[in-house]
Amino acid sequence: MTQVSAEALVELAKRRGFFLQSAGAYGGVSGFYTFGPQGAALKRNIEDTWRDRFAIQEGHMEVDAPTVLPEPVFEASGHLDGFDDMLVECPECGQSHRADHIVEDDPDTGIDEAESLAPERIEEVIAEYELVCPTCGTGLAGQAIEQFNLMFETTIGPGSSAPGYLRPETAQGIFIEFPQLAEYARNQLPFGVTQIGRAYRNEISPRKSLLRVREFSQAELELFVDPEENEPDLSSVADARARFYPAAEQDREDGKPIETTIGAAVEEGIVADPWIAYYLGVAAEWYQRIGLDMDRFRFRQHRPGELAHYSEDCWDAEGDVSDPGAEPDWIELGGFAYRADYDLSKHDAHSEEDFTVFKQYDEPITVEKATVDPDMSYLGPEFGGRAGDVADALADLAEQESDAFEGEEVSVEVDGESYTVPVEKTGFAVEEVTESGKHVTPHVVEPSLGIDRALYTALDHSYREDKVDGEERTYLALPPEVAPTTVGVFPLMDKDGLGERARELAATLRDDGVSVAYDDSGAIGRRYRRQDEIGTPYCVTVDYDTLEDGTVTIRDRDSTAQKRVAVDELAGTIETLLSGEDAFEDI
RNA sequence: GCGCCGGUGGUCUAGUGGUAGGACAUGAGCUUCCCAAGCUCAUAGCCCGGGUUCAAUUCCCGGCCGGCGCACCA
Repeated sequence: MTQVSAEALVELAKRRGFFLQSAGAYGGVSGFYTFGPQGAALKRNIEDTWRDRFAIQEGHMEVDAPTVLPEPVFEASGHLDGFDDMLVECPECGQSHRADHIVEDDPDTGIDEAESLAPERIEEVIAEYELVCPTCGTGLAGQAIEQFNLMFETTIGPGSSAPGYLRPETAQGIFIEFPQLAEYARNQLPFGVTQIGRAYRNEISPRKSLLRVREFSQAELELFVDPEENEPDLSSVADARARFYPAAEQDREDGKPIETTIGAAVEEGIVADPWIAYYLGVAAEWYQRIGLDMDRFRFRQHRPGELAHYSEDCWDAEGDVSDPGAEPDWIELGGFAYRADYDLSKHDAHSEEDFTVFKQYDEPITVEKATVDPDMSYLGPEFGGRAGDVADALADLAEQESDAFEGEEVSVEVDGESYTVPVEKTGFAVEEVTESGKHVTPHVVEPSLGIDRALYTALDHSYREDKVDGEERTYLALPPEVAPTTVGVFPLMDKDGLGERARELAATLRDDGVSVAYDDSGAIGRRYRRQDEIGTPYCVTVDYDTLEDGTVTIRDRDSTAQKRVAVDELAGTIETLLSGEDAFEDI
């Protein structure tokens, strides 16, 4: 198995049109990449296979939300606070540190949630407790806190009254439309919503070409489940094999990944949540399908410290993209999180919509329910403008603590003020009501995959070097399904009518929906090599025999072997090769 | 954002205080009956700005971009 250095891969990517740094004519811009012709085609094919597997095969809905959303969305999602890094620079050694972490790490401050504090407050705390630089011990009092928000900010419409942000993940676009999406799903759980789209993070320091960028594509599935009832059918992925690297193994000195099947991983408790396990299985098969080497792939469980506070269990898909001879370099390709009701509850609380679904009971049930029907002709004159709020408070109190209505009077608090109302004026009553169901906030299972990183890793893992007749050759062993071009069509020479015949053939194949590269330049070997280097799996050559008997040669990229096939059968042959029905040796 | 190193055609690279040479690739032509062959010709480059200088791609400063390390990666 050939390994390729990042340098060589990036060089090939630029030279052959997979990806290049954007805006080179203007000095380049860090963290932005343009996909060239091959890269755009490869990316589209990868996205198509993702769509096929995660949306179509699962029967889920695909949506397409805006990349710009208004500020309140990110207040609710927590990105506005969570993305605001407060950095403080040491005047002595020049090291930057997270100011909120320094505050949290000092037990004397008694603060363990500094992230939500204002920067001015952090500066005060640093001065007050004489906090020092963790690196060199110099006092940090008086140093300015620099704020850095990882979200790109913009304004919506003229003026600055409506701030908006480029989404840092595609998921929020799905969550905020949940009420309507649930309607489209006829309020039946479970249902899944997918989205493939761009997301933006204003990274401090983009690195490693495509692997850490400021604009990238994500493919996300949000599966909304009823936590009490829904369970996945694991049978379809039970045999999928992968390497699992549980948190416990990572903490051990000699810990290592465990290679097993999804079915066994669930049985042995390696993966606790069956939904997560299901999508690990689906994803493992998908990564293999787009060309990843499963020997350089693993699922790694988040260690307790890495877990987001809402997540009970989270696994990452990781790929090794190390240089030849180097230690493995694992990069995160995707995350699989059980997000519980975190997102929907947040939006339910912050917005005016209902982010629940109504779940009907098998049988209606009868419950005792305390209600109020306040006498507003009393409350109005008595409390003036607060009467409405008092009535609401009474209703809440009745629901939560009906005992409070047992005396002559009942008191409620509104904005810190206490209001006392005679019980007889509250219309308090306990009645039997029939409930046919209840509102539940669905839980979210979220497989979230980075398309750019998947593409990069697929290129990295499919890079090959070998020798053909003593000549060195570079090729990409991309799966035919995702290769940017499926077939190269060449005339052996562009004369004696071979060119016309080949062009006809190219047009026919294109008409059949095959992605074709036509090439009649220079020597035939050069044309083969060109296609090899962009991963074109098959090349078809029109030669003198074609004019005689209507057959062409078809050449296999990986083996460079050739076979003769009748022109009439070519489209069908290619189709069976693409579907995997036949191997090249079998045609 | 900090530190170190770097930036010459599409790619790889030589070189220089007097504006650049090669290889590969690309295009045209010749040749060629299946794997980067050969010949001829052609296209194409000193990251940007400022300074020093008669003159800067070269020296100095700043910026941009890249690599590595640190920090960051919700």
